[in-house]
Amino acid sequence: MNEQDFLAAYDPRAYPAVAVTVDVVALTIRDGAAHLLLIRRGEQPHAGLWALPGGFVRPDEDLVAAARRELAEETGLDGEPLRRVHVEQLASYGAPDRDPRMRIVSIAHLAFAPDLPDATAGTDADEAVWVPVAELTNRQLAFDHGQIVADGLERARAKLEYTPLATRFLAPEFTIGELRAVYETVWGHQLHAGNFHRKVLSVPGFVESTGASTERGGTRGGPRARLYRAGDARLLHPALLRPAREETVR
Amino acid sequence: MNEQDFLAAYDPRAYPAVAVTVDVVALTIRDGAAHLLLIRRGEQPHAGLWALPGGFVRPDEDLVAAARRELAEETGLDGEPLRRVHVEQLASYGAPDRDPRMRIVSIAHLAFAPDLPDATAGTDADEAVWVPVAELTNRQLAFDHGQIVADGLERARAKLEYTPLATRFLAPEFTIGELRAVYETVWGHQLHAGNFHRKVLSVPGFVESTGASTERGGTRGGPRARLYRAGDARLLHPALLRPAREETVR
DNA sequence: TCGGTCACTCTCATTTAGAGAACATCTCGA
DNA sequence: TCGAGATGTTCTCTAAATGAGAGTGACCGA
Repeated sequence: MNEQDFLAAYDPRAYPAVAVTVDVVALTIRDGAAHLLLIRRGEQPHAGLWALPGGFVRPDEDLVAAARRELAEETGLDGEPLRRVHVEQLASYGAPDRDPRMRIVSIAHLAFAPDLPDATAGTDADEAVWVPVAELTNRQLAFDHGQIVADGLERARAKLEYTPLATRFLAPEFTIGELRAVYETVWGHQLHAGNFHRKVLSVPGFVESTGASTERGGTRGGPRARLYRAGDARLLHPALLRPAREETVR
Repeated sequence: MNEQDFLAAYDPRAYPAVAVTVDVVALTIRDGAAHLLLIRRGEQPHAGLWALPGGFVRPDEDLVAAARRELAEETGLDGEPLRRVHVEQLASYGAPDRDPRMRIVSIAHLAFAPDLPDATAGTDADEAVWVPVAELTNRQLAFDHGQIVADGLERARAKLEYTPLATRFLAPEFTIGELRAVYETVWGHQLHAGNFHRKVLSVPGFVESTGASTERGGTRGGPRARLYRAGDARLLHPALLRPAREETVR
């Protein structure tokens, strides 16, 4: 322990300043494809690259509150629609050189939002755009945001297995088919409609019936579907497991 | 946005300083009971209370590296034994009032260690003690460390379901019975020995046989058991699921 | 030497998941 | 208006995984 470390043990101000930010991996599903909220950076470093929405945590603000505030500022969301967005902490990123300006530790958050109307111009939501996740492959993101997004997507896939959070991508009332589409989009492969139906209805507290049905059948035909809303379960038991993915296991 | 916020958007130093620390929830299993590494605080605030080992992140140090360093300092571990300890990020805690002195954001980490000899006196590992987790109920920990420990224990229980990390609580070679004891301790209930045995051997990459057996039977009788070491799987598939816990689901 | 413990294997019943199909209802275009 | 095709929902059959119980034999300590 050198002298600086020794002093710092008593007074962290003996170290160079550290800044704490939040970044948000906000996901939604639009036109059957996963979309991610991104901002085009206007300034150095990484000017012109896409980056996650985020910013400094304010002195009187909890971490999740900061993430919600950033999300609200960038999307123009507020009130009930904002309340319907699920936000949770994802992980923290603090490699010493992740930002060339200074030591910045970012507390990344993960958000699941229903398909929202685009932020109206004139609000703070200047540059935020919902970008299809599929377009991100090989596209460079600012800082370590590529890694953060990858971690967020993997977390999202896992969360759908054992939580009912898939419903957060949908309107308050939804059909089993719409719910299945969420799973297929996030997991990236087709599911057996009949088995999915059976499973969803068999997991206690996942969905509850509204008694109503859709006004019309699907755009390409088919009968009207029954409408459900999210149930009171916070965890799915037994979980909906993804098929084995041998490659990721080892 | 007030003027301070406005300035801070460009220069975080316009805000009061924020400090970043790491705290470590280090778990081990000793005498068939889960133990947690704690330190008795010598100074205010919370002098005399038990607290998690932790400290400030140094300028050139990654977050996990800081956690490993703190763990090493407090346990006196080093080299190969330290390398066998599993350390992963748990979550970040940043409520504005969690430390009365200043705004401190703590990146909590979770560590799984094999049963280690107690830190020898004379090292830096002054005050760190392995405390049985069972003794913690109702005992007050410093700051929000009670919540951090609770989150860490829940994460540990979940991790044993879908990762082979239970092996990190054991020596490099272990018997199925010892592995089962880890699960029983962390999950807090008995498992069916025969079914557990079948399951562990059927999950690809969980354990691999050494070909050897223990020198002697168990202390209370029974045959010599075959020895295994950890396999190459990073995820267990299919997972070892805990029995349903109805109460935690809703 | 004996009772008891434990590793390991096996059987059987139950539950859960995978696959395919039946059937009714609906949309859309011919 | 009619028919093709799509979809929601339910069912059947099979395979796989799990829970529970028991048997066998090695081993310890008394």
